[in-house]
Amino acid sequence: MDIIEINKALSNKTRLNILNWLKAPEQHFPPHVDLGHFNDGVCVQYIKKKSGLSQSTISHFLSLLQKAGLIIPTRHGKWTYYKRDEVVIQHYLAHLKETL
Amino acid sequence: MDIIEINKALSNKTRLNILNWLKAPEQHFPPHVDLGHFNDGVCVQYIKKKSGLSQSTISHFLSLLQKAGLIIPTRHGKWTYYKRDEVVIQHYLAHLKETL
DNA sequence: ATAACATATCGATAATTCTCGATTTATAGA
DNA sequence: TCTATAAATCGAGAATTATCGATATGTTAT
Repeated sequence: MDIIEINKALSNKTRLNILNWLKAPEQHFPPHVDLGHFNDGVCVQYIKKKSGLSQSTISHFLSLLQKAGLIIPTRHGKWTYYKRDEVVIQHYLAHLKETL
Repeated sequence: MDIIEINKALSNKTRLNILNWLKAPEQHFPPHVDLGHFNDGVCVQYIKKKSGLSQSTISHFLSLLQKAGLIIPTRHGKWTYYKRDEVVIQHYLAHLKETL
C-alpha cells in the first residue's frame, strides 16, 4: 500500500466523487439493464456520463484509482465494472490514523 | 477544512516526514539552544537540515502544510517554529473515515 | 468477416507542482 | 546605524498532472 500514491489519487474532486458514488451505486446510477445489479460495481459509461468528463479522462482516472488499489475492475463482456476495494480503503484509513 | 488541499499536502514524502518528525521533535532534532523546549514546535533551519532540501523549498512546503491547516507557525524573534495542529489532523482523520 | 459499441491507450497541450538560487523582509546584536 | 542571521517571497526551468480528441483493442451480434 503506497500512501503517497493513494493520497495523490485522492487529491482530485472527481476521483473523490467516483469513490463516493461507488459506495451506493443504486443511489447515483440507473440500473444496469443487462445485469440487474451492481455486484461488481459500475460501468465506465455511467461514471463518464455522471462526471461530465471525457471517456479517456475517466478511463485514466479509474486507472489511477485502480493503481492506488482503491478500486477493482471486473470485465463482463465488453463492459468493465469498477467497485471499491473496501479492504484496502479500511487499511488505508487505519494506517493513516496510526502514522499521521 | 479542505480535504483536497490536505490530500495534496500529504502527497509528498518530505512533507509526510515533516509531520512525522514534528510528532516527537526531541527524537528527531537537537535541542533549541536558546529556548530549551519544543513547545511551539521546531524551527525552519532544523527541518531544512534534516530534510536535505533547500531553504526556499522547505519554506514553501511548510507554507503548503500551513495553508492546509496541518501545522501552526509561531514567531520567536527571528525564528519561526512550526508545530502540528492536532485538532485539525484529528478532524481530518475523522472526516475521512466518515466520507471516504 | 464485418459492423457497432465499450474501454484502453496514444499523443498533445495546458495547468500545476517541484525545486532551486537570488532577493527581500524582519529581527537581534554590535 | 550597520551587520549578520532566519525566514519568506520571487522568478525560472524541469517534472508531473489534467484533459482532450484520435486511434487501437477487445467483444458481441449480424
